[in-house]
Amino acid sequence: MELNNCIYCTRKTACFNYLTRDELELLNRNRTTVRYRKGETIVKQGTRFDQVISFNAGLAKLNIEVDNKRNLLIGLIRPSEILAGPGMFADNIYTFSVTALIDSTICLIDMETFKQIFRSNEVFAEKFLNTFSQRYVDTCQRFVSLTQKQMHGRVAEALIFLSDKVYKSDNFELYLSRQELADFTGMSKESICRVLKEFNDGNIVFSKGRLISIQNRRLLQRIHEAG
Amino acid sequence: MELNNCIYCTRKTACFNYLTRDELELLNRNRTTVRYRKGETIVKQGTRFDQVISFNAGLAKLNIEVDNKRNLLIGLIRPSEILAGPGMFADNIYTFSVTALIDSTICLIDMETFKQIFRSNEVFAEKFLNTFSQRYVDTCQRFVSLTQKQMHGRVAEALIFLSDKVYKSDNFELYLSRQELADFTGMSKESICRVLKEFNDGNIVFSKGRLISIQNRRLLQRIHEAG
DNA sequence: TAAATATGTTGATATAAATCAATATTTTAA
DNA sequence: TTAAAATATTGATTTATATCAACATATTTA
Repeated sequence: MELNNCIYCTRKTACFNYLTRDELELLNRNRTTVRYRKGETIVKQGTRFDQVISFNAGLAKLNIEVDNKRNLLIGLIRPSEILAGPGMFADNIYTFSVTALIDSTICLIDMETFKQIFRSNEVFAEKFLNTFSQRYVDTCQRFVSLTQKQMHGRVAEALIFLSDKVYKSDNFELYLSRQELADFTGMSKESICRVLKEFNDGNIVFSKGRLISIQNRRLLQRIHEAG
Repeated sequence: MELNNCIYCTRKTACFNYLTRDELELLNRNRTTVRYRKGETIVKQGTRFDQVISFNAGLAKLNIEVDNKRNLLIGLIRPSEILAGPGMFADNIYTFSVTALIDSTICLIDMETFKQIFRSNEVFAEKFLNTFSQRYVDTCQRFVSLTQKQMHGRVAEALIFLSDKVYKSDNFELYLSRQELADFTGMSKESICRVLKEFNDGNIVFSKGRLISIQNRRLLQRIHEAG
């Protein structure tokens, strides 16, 4: 029910709360809901985007495919977030692919409708730009981290990020494989294993398979800051 | 003369060409021109920005200071470019410092005036967002490069970027020190020297001090693509 | 102009992290 | 339920790149 109409939907991205009823109706008429299975590709890097994605349920990764071997996981997208690709206002080409990490549901909003509302509703535009801008800031932060810190600091940062921003708990089931965690931290999967083992041995973070439990957050934070 | 009034200024950023005469006059009343000497700090990382910077003459670097040792040069800013910081629409805090590499002149535009024009002139807003968005795309490109490629590929990419986008020539005098080139490519200054020497020995790029001359662009391009 | 300071170069050495290889575990398919 | 495939772990080895050190060349400053 709640997913069937934008007006009543409780999962819509925050900026949509600033729309008028008419605008919400316009939005509702020009969107479709799509479900994806775990592992499915939602967006393929290099394609044009003529639709804006509003994420309803599940979890997906944003990753840049470099070549057959290399991959950079630049971020994750969670429910109630809107997908604001870097090239949104430039070339309109996706710089990354989006892949469902678990079964996910999204709404596809027609680009023309989105831009129409963006132009007419100043507050909405501002709130949307806010999200867009914040994602840019986050990207820069990760850029610094991956280029300036070494493995332990990067893994610590990734775990804190996942705990705070994605799973909102100190104990969580990771939906990323070791390879994906490697792509996220810019290292090899073997190195990820080794660092996790060290964190385990030092009673900093317990991990068993994909179950993660942060034991000593203060120390983890220190490792993150020291780099 | 041309610098004294936005209406007649030929150095203003492209998006300002879409303003009405009234808007240009408003802009002109709410801006100041400032000159910086080589090495001077134009913006300090961590400060709020209540003014938008339009770059008139010279060259400056955008760099993130990580700690006393480490620095990441995330980009350069050239005449007729506007400084669109990542946090522009978010926290309004500069994520990087801006430092003049040579004597430079900028215009500081009052933020309220800028936002007023941004809200009222749709075409201007679109053109500005275009620039902002493009910078985000470029940042992502550099992110991939610095995390996924190794030294030779990164140096090749940097030289091609500088040649194509900054100096617009195959022969140019670099305004960056070896240390700055290192900050730009995410490596040590010694490694920069070594790679440049190899490019020299291989007749790919001649370099003598800060004079750079690209000899074999095709090969340089291949090194850049191979990573 | 000389002295002082900063910047650049090159070789030797150290180190972080990748790759390779072998084995273990978990998940999926038959 | 077992076989097959994918994923994870751990140790040994290699490699890319940083650091250290010594010296060379510029650029400021006195």
